[in-house]
Amino acid sequence: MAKHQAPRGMRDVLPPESDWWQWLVSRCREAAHRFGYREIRTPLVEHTEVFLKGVGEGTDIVEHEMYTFADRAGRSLSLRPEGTAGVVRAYVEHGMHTWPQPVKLYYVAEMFRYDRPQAGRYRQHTQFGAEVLGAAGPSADVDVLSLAVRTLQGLGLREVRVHLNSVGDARCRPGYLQAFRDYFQAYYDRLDEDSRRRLTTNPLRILDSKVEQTRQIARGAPRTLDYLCPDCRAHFDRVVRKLEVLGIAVEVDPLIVRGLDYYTRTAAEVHYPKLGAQSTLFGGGRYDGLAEVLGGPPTPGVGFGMGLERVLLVLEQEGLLPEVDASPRVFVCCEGEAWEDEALRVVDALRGAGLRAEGDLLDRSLRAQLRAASKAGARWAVLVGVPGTPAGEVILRDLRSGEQRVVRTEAVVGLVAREEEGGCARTGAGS
RNA sequence: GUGGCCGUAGCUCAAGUGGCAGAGCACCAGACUGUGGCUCUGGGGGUUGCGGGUUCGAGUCCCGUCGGCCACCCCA
Repeated sequence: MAKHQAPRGMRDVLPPESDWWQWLVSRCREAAHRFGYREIRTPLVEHTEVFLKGVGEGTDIVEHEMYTFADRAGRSLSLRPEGTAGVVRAYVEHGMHTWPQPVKLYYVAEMFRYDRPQAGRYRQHTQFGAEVLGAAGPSADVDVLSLAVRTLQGLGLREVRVHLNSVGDARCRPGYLQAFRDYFQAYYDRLDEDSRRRLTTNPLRILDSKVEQTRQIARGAPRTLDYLCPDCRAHFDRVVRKLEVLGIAVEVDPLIVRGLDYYTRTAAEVHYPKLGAQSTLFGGGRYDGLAEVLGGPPTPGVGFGMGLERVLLVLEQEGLLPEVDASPRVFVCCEGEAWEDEALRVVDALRGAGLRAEGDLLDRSLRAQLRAASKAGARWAVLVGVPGTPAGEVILRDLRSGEQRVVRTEAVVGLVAREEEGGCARTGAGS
């Protein structure tokens, strides 16, 4: 076994998986641009304070899951466990409230959480996320959520169902929480240990419990939707209706809550059940109080974060990963040292003409070079310096048919280029 | 952080109740076609994740540790 391994919960991405990543990320970017979102790139680390305030001190993420360390000057920094806090910090820091509103931003970024790893849950993972800042109305919720949904659909995922709930706002949430606590307090002896703990730390998450007895109790629990103030109620109804206008399947789900403190009103998730316990593809919602918490002007915001490792797992399960052809089109073989420079010039000229071309780097025999060319999937081989070939000429061999002809060295690039163009036109390459 | 299952070559996996670490694929070289694919021959590769213990003898049994997986927890 290797002496050194990647840190726990972190992984190497090798070809061809790296090809799939490039493809996936570009699809996300294209979708975001289509929706009018522009990229924001924030630091991988923030002052720990940003997450303490922005994510919430009582949350599991900041209590147990952050990679926190002191830099050489003694400042406490943390690897970002999620994307929104940093984006909102940047919004405030750069006075983006003076930009034309709303500000629509997206990111594709690595997140770090010190969790116990399993399939679909990594200590380093990648999120595609988007935020709308400065728009309080339901249209903004629908804009970001539809970006997430249409991105997934664009990847070929059919049944995307948005689970939707509202957790209220500063006006109605306290009253709800009171009723919620009162309800579970009455069943205290029958609650499991985790749920008792949550009653004080993160009450709403009791709704997510997997313990059967607790689930039964939870079925009778007060629901946020019944406690919404009129404004929150109207907001929620309009989000649902607009998603339906778009033909996006919505399931009102009172059990969707967010573990993060800054969420208000809309809470949304999309799951892919086949992934098992780590089935959330994206989660998102509204966070109207966050900018103020981070010292900025009151600014409404709504966004989502999508786990790309999980999306890739789903695409793999569904057979939706693209075929990526990384093979060279032309392989230049060289017989003998005397011709190495000539072969090098031919490879370079082919590349200059925009063709994917390779040459031998291992001083192999002609046979071995041809073998390598064939194995690499090259369509053409150019043979330089084969005995019997007239000076100034090379052999152009079609590796598919086995046909070959002797051509002038200066002409070979043009010949291959023409063949490739014709081939592309015939097969209608690209999709 | 809790509980459970697992760890043998680069990959997929063999090696009855403890008894000489193997195969296929992959990789490299050679043979046969002037020069690839097909076929054949050979080769390189392992401290059985790591450390300790039991035993005449451990891939196999025990303990610890690291890593992966499943569930909890949490969440993307």
